[in-house]
Amino acid sequence: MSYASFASMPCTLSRPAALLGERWTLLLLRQIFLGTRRFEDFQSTMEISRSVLTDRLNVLLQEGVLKRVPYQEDGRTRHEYRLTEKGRDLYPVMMALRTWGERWMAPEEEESFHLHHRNCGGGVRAKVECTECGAELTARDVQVTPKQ
Amino acid sequence: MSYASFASMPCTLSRPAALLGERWTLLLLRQIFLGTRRFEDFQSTMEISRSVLTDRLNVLLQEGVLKRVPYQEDGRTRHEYRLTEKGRDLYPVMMALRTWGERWMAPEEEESFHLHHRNCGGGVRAKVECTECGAELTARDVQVTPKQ
DNA sequence: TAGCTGAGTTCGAAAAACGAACGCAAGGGA
DNA sequence: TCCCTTGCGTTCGTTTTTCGAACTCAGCTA
Repeated sequence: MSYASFASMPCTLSRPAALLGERWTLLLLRQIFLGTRRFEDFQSTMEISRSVLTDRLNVLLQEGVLKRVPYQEDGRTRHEYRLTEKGRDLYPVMMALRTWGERWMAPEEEESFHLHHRNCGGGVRAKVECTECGAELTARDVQVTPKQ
Repeated sequence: MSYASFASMPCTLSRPAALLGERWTLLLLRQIFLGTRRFEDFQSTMEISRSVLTDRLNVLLQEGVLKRVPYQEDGRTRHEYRLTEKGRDLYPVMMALRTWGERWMAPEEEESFHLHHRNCGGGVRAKVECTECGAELTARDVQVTPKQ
């Protein structure tokens, strides 16, 4: 009656936070952005229990973050889980996590993968900006006004 | 033996994802960015059980995301939970969640609060950009290279 | 016909979350 | 002094989730 209520609250931050804040969901999305698409591959690379994996995939399907896409293998029809446009649009969330991780959780230069802009080879960074003047913003530059 | 292993993996995305992906943690951070600072206020506004709240606050303290700051009230010394610099630097993660929520989870123009740039009054938006050429990037513009 | 494989489902045990009651220190008031 | 209140947790028995090993099932393959 309580965690679930955030998922239906009229707040554009609490709803995503409740959805992605379930255990395994962010890690599952990481795996998806890294290219994993099949049930068996999620299960073996993440060591998540099969029943929880089923549940999380279903929630993401229901929310429209993922879609099941049929494909052929060995002459058989199988399905894989792929990001929808809504799902792909979570990219800034993942990159914001990574940008933070690089700054604050990387004792050495450890990384398990590199990211770079296909066009120019540059690095990748998440940031917050003003839609009017384009300035980069931190929490302190932003005024919060409760509605009403 | 398995969820916890992501928290110590040498990957700058999986570590933050495991930390913030525990139930309640993202919602707790939302509340903090909205200005809540005291145990009692978290508990009453979020309807989280006191024991879980204690645990999540302690994890965030241990990780250095929050700090306990003494203050005076009614002549008594109390403590409140405040963001450290590391914690404040999670702002882009929260804003990325909100930017996504506004696009994909707002059936009407519902919002429980407004955000705007103190200087110019403009809106707030999270984005991903190239550190070299400054272009805004989507998942498709980025090449992933497993290290080694 | 039997076997294999990917993708789940089932189910008993373990871990996490819940929530109501309890503890405790530091005032304040009578 | 004694009792009450407040803020901040801790305890503990119950309910929910998660775990993980075994089971199912459909569609090939030998």
